[in-house]
Amino acid sequence: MTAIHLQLTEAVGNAFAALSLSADFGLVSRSSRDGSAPFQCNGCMAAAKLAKSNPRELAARIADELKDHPLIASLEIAGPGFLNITPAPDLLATQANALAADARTGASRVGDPKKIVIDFGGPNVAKPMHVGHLRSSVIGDALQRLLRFVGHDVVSDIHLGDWGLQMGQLITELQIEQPDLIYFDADFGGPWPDNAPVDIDDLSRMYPAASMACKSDPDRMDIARKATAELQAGRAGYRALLDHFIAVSIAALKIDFGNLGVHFDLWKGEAAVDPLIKLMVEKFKQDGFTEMSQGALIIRVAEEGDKKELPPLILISGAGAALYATTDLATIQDRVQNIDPDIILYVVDLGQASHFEQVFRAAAKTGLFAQEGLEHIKFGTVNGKDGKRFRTRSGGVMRLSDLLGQANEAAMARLSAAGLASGMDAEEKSEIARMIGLAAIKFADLRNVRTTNYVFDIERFTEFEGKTGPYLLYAAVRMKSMLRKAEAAGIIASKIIPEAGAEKTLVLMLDNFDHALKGATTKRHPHILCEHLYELAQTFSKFYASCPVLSAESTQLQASRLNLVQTSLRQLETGLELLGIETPERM
RNA sequence: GGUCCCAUAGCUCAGCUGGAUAGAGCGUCUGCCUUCUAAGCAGAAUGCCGCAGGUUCGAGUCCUGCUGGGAUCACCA
Repeated sequence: MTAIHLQLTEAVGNAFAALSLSADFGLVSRSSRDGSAPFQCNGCMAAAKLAKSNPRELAARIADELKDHPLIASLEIAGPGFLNITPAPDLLATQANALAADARTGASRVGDPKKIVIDFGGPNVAKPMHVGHLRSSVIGDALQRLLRFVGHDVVSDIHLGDWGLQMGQLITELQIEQPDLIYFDADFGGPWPDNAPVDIDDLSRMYPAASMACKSDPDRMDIARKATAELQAGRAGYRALLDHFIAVSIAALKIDFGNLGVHFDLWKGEAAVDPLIKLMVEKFKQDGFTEMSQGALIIRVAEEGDKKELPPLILISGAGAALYATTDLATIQDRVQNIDPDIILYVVDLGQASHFEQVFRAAAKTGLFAQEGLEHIKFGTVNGKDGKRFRTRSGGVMRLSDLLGQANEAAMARLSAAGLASGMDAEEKSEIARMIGLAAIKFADLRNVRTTNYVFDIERFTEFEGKTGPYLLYAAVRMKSMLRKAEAAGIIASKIIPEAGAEKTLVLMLDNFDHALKGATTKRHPHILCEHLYELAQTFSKFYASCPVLSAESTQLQASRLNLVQTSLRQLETGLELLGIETPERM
């Protein structure tokens, strides 16, 4: 099926073409004004400018072309040359029933599916998850769901941070705490113990300690650097320790991400591509892409015509270690070999824009991957209420589980205060509170344009009024409740006949789903879908308030409205699912 | 200092290829629960779209300069 605005675009485009003008001028969109016709076309002004003619005259000629068009009930010319278009009444009805009959409620699939790797989450081993990871996870998860839904072949990868200096820091921290462990015996060759010498609590305590110690003590930092280089050179005891660290971290992360409802196809990390690095670097050397500079092996990525001076990418540090950019390049190679994607998306904060610029250019220069296929899906920094960048303070670590717990509590309190979940047993109530809390957090995050900075404010996360996740859930739950009652009353949904204003508006809103999905997926901007779902819920609430369903005056009207409710619910639930938000049966 | 991003209602934010009277939510004010869940609905007030120029029939949107805030500028990730 094709959305009404696209059908109209074709019709108006043909009218332009009939006058030997580009059909592109025929673009029809939702009207920007209330009270006038629901659709408008602004192409006459642009076309007239190009043809050096009068826009109103052109508009009149277009209107003449479309005079008896079956899709168009009326067409008015306004202002300098706007076309205000009212679609034929039966078009609205036809569309309503097509949406109702479509399992995807109007959502189309892309014509050219791509294989897309999406790299997000990116938590570090031992380093606790903070709000930045939450943002990457929530946005990345929404994008993977969206891109899959419109037909792309998507592979998601958590891309664990498990290979850098932090590992050397951790290893040396453990050595200071427990110097007698067998892992530190350079002469011992294995086999290594099966059980990890540390648990997740040890790791989350040790990392900040090690990090601080290295910051204040250059000697301590040198030891950590050396350990990092040794680890990467293949020291068996260190590698065995690293494997323990990774396993312990992944076990904990799986619980965290499970609670968030975020899924990854791959749980690979930087360490996984270590075996590729040596050969890759060798090849880069042979092909003449590298050079030595100040003791480090680099790839120059600056290009002529650059406005900014882009520093070279450092492949191997002076201490002989692979760095962030090195593993990123090796990861691209790994993905090409194992997945062969068309596109790789990196959902990472915008502070790393120049890092990705370097990596993308190096990848293109060395022939690893075409630059057009590499996209940095950047998002704003997470700020505190003071507007400054949110940083984990030395003691106060922001744990994901704490955040979810707070949202959960707020949801529970709100349920009780509103008397909404009365009559439910404790188990159901807490399950509902969990869904509401998660919806609050995810929607609060996703509804912002991802590139702007984001104020982390727990109050705002758990606000349940207005443009929020819980409002959307509430709308969905009211629909579900109505459907249950209709079923009990034996009312069967049937042909939709949009009559009342609220009904027509609702149909038009439902018909806009596909447009929102296209915007959200092609721009990688989930907030466009958020906006649509909020408008849908709002439009439905107006319909709900003004159009009784179960007590409508005729069976025909009951059946028509019930069908509208069913279709609205299906679209709302589909959309929420694409955002990673679950809908309860009642609340 | 160089480069990039941001600046819209008291607060948090939308604003799609440049289009008509710049929109939501929160907060404030007024109504609406014996009727499908009031976390809702109906209505009201609220703006030198940071400042100054430019491009044009038309600029919140594009260009230049300025102010203010943020990010980043080779061996952390």
